[in-house]
Amino acid sequence: MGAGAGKTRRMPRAVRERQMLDAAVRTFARLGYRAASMDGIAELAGVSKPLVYLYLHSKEDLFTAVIRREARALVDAVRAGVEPSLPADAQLWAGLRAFFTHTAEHPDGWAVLHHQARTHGEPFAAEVAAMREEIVAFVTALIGAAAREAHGTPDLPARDVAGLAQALVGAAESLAGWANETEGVSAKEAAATLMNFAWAGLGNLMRGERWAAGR
Amino acid sequence: MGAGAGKTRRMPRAVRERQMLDAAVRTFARLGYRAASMDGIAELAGVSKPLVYLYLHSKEDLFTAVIRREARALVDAVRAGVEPSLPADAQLWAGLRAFFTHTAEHPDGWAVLHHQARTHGEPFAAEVAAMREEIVAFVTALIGAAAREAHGTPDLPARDVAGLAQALVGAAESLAGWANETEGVSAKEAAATLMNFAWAGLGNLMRGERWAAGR
Amino acid sequence: MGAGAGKTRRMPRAVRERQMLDAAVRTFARLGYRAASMDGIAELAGVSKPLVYLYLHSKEDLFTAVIRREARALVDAVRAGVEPSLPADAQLWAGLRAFFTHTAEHPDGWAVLHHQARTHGEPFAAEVAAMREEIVAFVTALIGAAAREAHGTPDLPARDVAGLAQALVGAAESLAGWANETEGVSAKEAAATLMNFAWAGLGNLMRGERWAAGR
Amino acid sequence: MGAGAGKTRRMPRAVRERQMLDAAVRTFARLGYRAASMDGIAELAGVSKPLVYLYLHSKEDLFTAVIRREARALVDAVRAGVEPSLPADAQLWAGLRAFFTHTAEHPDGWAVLHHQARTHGEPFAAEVAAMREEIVAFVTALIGAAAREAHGTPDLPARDVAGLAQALVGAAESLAGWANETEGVSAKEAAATLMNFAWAGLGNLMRGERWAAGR
DNA sequence: CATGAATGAGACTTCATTCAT
DNA sequence: AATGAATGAAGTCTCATTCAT
Repeated sequence: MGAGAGKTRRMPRAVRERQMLDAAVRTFARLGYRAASMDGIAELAGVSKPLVYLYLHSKEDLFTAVIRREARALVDAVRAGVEPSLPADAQLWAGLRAFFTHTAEHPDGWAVLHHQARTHGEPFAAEVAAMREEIVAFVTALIGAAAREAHGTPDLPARDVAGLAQALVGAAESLAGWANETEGVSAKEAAATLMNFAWAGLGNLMRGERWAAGR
Repeated sequence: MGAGAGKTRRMPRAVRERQMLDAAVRTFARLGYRAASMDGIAELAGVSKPLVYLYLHSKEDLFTAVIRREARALVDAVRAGVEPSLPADAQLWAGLRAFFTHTAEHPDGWAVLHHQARTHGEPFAAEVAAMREEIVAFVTALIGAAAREAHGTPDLPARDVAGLAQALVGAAESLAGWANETEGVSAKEAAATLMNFAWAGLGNLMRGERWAAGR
Repeated sequence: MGAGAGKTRRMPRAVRERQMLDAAVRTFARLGYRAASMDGIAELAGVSKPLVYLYLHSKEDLFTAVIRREARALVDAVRAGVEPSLPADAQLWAGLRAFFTHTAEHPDGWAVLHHQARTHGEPFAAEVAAMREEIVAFVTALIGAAAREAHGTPDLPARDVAGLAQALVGAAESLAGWANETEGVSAKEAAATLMNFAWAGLGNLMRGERWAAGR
Repeated sequence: MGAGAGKTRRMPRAVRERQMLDAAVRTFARLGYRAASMDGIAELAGVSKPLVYLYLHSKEDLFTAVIRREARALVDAVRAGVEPSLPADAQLWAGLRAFFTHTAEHPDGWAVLHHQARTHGEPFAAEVAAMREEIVAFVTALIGAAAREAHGTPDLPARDVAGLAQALVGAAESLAGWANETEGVSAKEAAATLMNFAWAGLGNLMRGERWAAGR
C-alpha cells in the first residue's frame, strides 16, 4: 500500500472544521439555506453527519459560522488592499480592485453573502447587514475625504453622501455578479468601469451640478 | 336555504387564482421558496390546499406564476411611466421614478424578484434574468440614444455600455432597498440621487474622460 | 370481493383519533414514554405517521392526551361506582371495588398513569398528580364522613387523616399491581383485603388507640 | 516533567467507579433511563466517556449496577435497623423507621428503584422485583411471627398474609413519597402512621374480624 | 490510567402531493 | 367549485458505542 493512501482519518479538529465550512459554503451558495441538507454537506466534507453536529452544533450555527467567516474574509481582503496613506481616490480604486478580485476568487462565499444570507430571516440578514454597513461606512468616509482633498468642499450634505455610497456599493455588488458570470470580464475591468462611474458622479456632486428635468 | 348564505363562497376561477397568487407573493417574499409551505399559502388565501393544486398544479408552477406576474407588473409599470417621444434623459428619469415607485408600492413582489427568485436554482433565476435583461436592454438603448442626442457620439464601446447599464441597475436595486428601509427617503429622492449619479457617469463616458490612477 | 374487506380507509377523524390513542396507551404502557416510537404507535394504529401528527400534533401532546383520557376514565369509573346516599363505609367499599375493577380491565391505562406518567418530567407528572389529588380528597372526605357517622368523632387531626388517605391510596395502587399480576386474585378480593385493612386502621384511629413501642 | 501535576487525576478504579455510579444514580433518577445520556453521566462524573465504558461496559450494565447498588443499600439499611431478638412488632417498627429514614436520605436511589427501574422493561424490573420480594417476604415473616407471638394463631391464610404484606409495602412506598414531598413530615411520623394502620389491620386479621358489606 | 476523534442507527417532525367525495 | 382524509419521502438532530493513541 502506498504511503498516505486509503481513507484519511483522525484529523485535528481545526482541520476538519475548515473542511466542513468549505463544504458548507459551496452547498449553501448553490442550493440556498433551506434546500441545502446537512447530509449533503457532511458527505461533501467527507465526514459523517454527527461530526458536523459535534463541531458546528446546528444548521443555523453552521450557516452563521459560514457567513461570519466569509464576511470577515471579504472585509479583510478589502482592508488589506488599501493603503491608508494614499489619496482617497487611489484608496477607492484599490478597494474596488480588492473587492472585485476577492469576489471573483471566492464566488461561493460571495453568493452566500450577497444572495443567500439576505433571504433567510433576521438572524442571518443582520450578520450580513453589519458587514455591509462596515463597507458602506468605509466608502462614505472615502467620499468625504475625497471631497476635502480635491476641492476643499467639506460640507457635502450627509444624506447625499449616504445615497451615493449606497448606489456605489449596490453597483459594485451588481458588477461583481456580472463580472463573475460574463465571459472575459476581469476584476480590473469591472473596477475601472465602476471607478469611472463613481468618480464622475462624485465630481458632479461636489461641483453642485445636478441633473434637472427639462434642462 | 337562502342564496349565498353559509360559509362556502363560490367564486369565479380568475378571482380565486388572484387570491392565491397574492397569498403566495406575500408568503414567498417573507419566507423564501423552500420555507414557504403550500399549507400556509392555502390558508392565507382562504382556500383548501387541493384547490391550489387544481389551479396552480405544483409549488414550482406556483412560484413561477408569481415570478411572471410580478416581473410583468414591474416591467409594465416602468414602460407605462415612459413617454417614448421625450428626450432620452427625460425617459431615463421617468423610468427610474416609475421603477422606484413601483418597488416601493409592491415590496413583496420586489423581494420575490430581487431576493428569492435568484436564490433558488436555475428555473426561477432564468425567469428573472429574462426580465432583468429586458430592463438592462431598455436602459442600454436609452444610453445609446442619449449619447447620440447629446453629443453625436454613436460609437460608445458596447462593453462599456453594458457595464454601465449593469452598474446602473445594481445601483437602482440597492437604492430601492435603501429607500424602502430608510425613514424619510422617498422614491423621488432615490431616483434623483441615481439620476445624478448616472448622468454624470454617462457624460464622462461620452466625453471619453476616464479616471486614471496617479493622475 | 366481500363487503367491507380490503384495507379500511377514510374514516372520520374521531374514530381515527381513538384508534391512535388506543395504540398509544398500549405502547406507552409497555415501553415508556421515551422508548415508545411514533413509528410504532402509527403502525399499531394502522395509519401513517403524518396522520398521527396531523391529529395529535406531537409526541408530548399525544402522551398528554393519553394521560388525560385514562385519568378521566378512571376517575369517572370510581365516581360512577359510588352511590352518594349510602353510608361512608359502603361508599368506600364501592369505590374500592370500582377502582380495582377498572384498573384490572384497563391494565395499560393504569400502567401509564401509575408508572409512566410519573417518571417523565413535570408536565406529565402534574397531570397525574392532579388526578391523584382528586382521589385522595375523595377518600379523605369519606374517612371524615365515616368518623362522624360511626363514632360521632368529628375532630380527627387533619394530618392523621391525610396520612391515612395517602397510605390507603398507596396500598390500593400496590394491590392493583399485585392483583393484576397474581394468578387468581380478583378485583373483589383485593378490595376486600384493603377494606379490612383500612377499616381496622380507621377504627383504631377513631378510638384514639395507637401502637406504642414497648407496649 | 513533574510527577502528578497537570490536570490528570489518576485515581484507583474503585473510587472512579463510585463516582460514576453516583453520577448515574442522580441522572437516572432525574431523567429516567432513556432520557439519561452517557455523555451527561460521564460529564457529571468528571471523566471521559470511554472510561465509563471501560468500567461499566454499557448503558444497560450501568443501569443494572445502579439498581443493584441502591437495592442492596436499602435492604441492608432495613436489615441493619432490625434487632432479630426483639418481638415482632418492635422489629416491624424498627424496620419501618429504617426504611423511611433511608429513602428520605437517598431520594435519588429511591426514585430509581421505585419509579425508574420498574418502567423500563423486564431486565430492570426483575432486578427490583427481586428486592421487593425480599422485603415482602421479610414483612410476611414478621406478620406470621407476630400472629404466633400475640395470639398463638399460626394458621392465618397465606393468601391473606400476602395481601396484607403487599398493602403494607405499597402504603409504605406511597408514604415515603408523601413524607419526602410534604413539608414537615418526618420519617418517624410516617413510620408511626403506617405502624398504627398496619397493626390495627393485623389485629383485625388475627381476630378473624372482617368488614362486611351491609353490616 | 485516560481521552479526542469518529460514526451507524434511529428518533421526531414536516411537507408536497393525491384521492374520494 | 371545493374539500376532508391520507401518505411517501426527506430533513434535522441525538445517542450509544468504538478506535487509536
